Amino acid sequence: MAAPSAASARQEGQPFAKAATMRDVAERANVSVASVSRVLNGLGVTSDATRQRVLDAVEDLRYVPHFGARSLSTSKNDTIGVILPDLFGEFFSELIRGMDLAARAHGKHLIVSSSHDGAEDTLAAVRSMRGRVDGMIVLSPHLGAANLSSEFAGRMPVLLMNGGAAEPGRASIMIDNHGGAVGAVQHLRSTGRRRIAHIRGAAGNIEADTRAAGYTAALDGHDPIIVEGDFSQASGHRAATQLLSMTERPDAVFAANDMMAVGALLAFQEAGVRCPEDIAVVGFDDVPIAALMRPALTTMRVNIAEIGRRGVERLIGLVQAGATADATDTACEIVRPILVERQSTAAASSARFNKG
Amino acid sequence: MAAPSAASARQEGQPFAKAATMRDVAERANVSVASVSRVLNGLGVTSDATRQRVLDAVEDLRYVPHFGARSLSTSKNDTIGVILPDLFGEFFSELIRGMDLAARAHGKHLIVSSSHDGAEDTLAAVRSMRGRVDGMIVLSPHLGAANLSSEFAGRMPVLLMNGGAAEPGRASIMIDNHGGAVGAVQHLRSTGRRRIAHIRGAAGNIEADTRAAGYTAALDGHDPIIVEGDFSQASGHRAATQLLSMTERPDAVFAANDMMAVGALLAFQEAGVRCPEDIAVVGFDDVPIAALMRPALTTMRVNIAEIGRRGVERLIGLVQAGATADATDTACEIVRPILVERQSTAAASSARFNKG
DNA sequence: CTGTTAGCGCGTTCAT
DNA sequence: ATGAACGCGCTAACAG
Repeated sequence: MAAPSAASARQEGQPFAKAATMRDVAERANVSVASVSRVLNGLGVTSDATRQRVLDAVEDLRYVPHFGARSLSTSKNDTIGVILPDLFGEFFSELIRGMDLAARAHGKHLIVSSSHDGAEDTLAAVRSMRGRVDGMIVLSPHLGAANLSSEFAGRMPVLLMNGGAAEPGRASIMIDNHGGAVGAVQHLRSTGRRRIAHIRGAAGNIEADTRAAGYTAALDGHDPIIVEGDFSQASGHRAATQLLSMTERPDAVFAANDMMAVGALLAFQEAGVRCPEDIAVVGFDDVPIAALMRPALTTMRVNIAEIGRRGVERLIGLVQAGATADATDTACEIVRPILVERQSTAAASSARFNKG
Repeated sequence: MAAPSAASARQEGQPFAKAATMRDVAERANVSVASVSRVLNGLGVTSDATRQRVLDAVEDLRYVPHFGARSLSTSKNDTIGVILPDLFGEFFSELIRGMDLAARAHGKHLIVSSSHDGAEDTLAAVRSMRGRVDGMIVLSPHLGAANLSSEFAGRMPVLLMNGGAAEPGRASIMIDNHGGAVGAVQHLRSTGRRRIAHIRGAAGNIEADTRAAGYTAALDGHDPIIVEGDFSQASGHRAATQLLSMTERPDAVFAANDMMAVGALLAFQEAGVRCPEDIAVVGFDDVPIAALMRPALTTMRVNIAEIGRRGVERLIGLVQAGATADATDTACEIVRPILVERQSTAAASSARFNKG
């Protein structure tokens, strides 16, 4: 009181006035900060008179609690961090959408960090989240689970979705990449395709490796035909062009994800190669675009948004368990992709029929 | 001091050990927290011996600075907040991708809050960011600029991208929705279409309203034919079905965004109505999917990722200016969509030619 | 019912 | 070159 009220003495040279603090509110309402805190958080008891004075002061000063300070004091952030390798394509969009929905449903915030090139870059991102999040979901095809565990060493709840081998005892959601790839190839073979090529994902990416391995395994002795890609549409286009230049052209392609399959589809179209008549294509993920392509893309569906939702909910469970020193969720959930048959792999006869 | 070292007395029942703090590091290295701070931030001077001891301790304890605490003490967060209405479709994915790239390039973090139904919901999101971000980018087609200014009242740098009328003196990036709509309709008319319908965006959405107004204005006396949509693909499908059931069918449709145009395209396909021969379609945004559709979608292109990038960079400029009480960037940048002609609006003759 | 006070983890003068 | 002490804004005992 003796000192000029901080809140009123401002608005001068500074372009941005410092926001009112709890103390400003307390002074204006002639109460202590504790009372302000009680009123704002609805804890404890307060007389109606005090409550009203506080509320008025809050209104006048346009007071908004300082989230960071509150976190520091309660050591809770109500925020979960997500580490992604990239943000390209529809896969991650869908994933984040699912996560965001789940997070909001539980009143949590989401902070995502993406575009991580390699393992060290990812690790840096993980570290930068300390003190801002209560737990994190890590998707890192670069990072082995071993690196991650040593990094966290039980510091904070973590849910792994990095496609690598599940580490027992660490909560995770994994896509059955091997099984999915096998399913794709088997579908192709069952519809009469014989020379089945594979456009693989980026080298060094665990998911890419696993899908490639699945492809090879399902070939059942036939020679593998593998061309490199990096999960981008453009790389799928390039790879498909390579395929076309081969002396013995494949009659089917399994692309390690939908975006590459889309690129391949376009390349075939440009080259005048008909799909599915001349060459069949199957993708992986079932991103929204897959159903919109012409021919519509057969793919191994992973319910992306749903996985995001599950991930967030399990992580929230872990956070709460951690707070109460409860039993911990260490399950490794495995999601099996399911085949969605569309036109891009239709047998020659039915393809002709559907073409109209 | 008298109390047992916090760092060593842990690792017991708790599932998650409390992370090491700066004090733990200081004790282990037999120095003061001040020295630890100096070493870690590279400020001031430190003897090599001390520096090494600190570094070792950091390594041993796996110490990671607490971001929140640092923010509180420096009142900087190195984070910018983004308020979005929704996360559906490719528009926001692209936008976030552009923002994320720019943010990372400047060493800033991004925290996005989405799925806001109405004005009050958005306001709540805005408030919840205090103390976590140094500035924010607000996309809110619900919120009038007036509400926002009074909410912020010069508290923190804000960049508006909410499609409403630009408020002089407040930094903003606006899409020329009216001009874009006019361009779309004029293109349709110049290719010989006469009964041009409009699938509009959600009622109450400023961008939707402005585009609808532009559509009507460009009609130049002809009767407007407007059906409701909500920017979703499904709503575009429904709207298109409505259009088909009219006694006097339109021969062209301007959809307020690409996703609705895609829905319309599918509806036409299902109904056996040919595009562009029977009916032309033009969208808005030029999301990646637009070029992949068959027929490929003509649209008013907005360089989405680029806008995101610009927004982040201007906001960062504002944040730095605010810190130094410098002049403020108050420009209202207007982005004019440009027509991208594709097959969905090809004239009947060339359409036949391209069909092959 | 209300006010005082001690941290939360860190940056930062100011002495030493 | 280094350490002690204070403050950032808020919550949570503990007194009164």
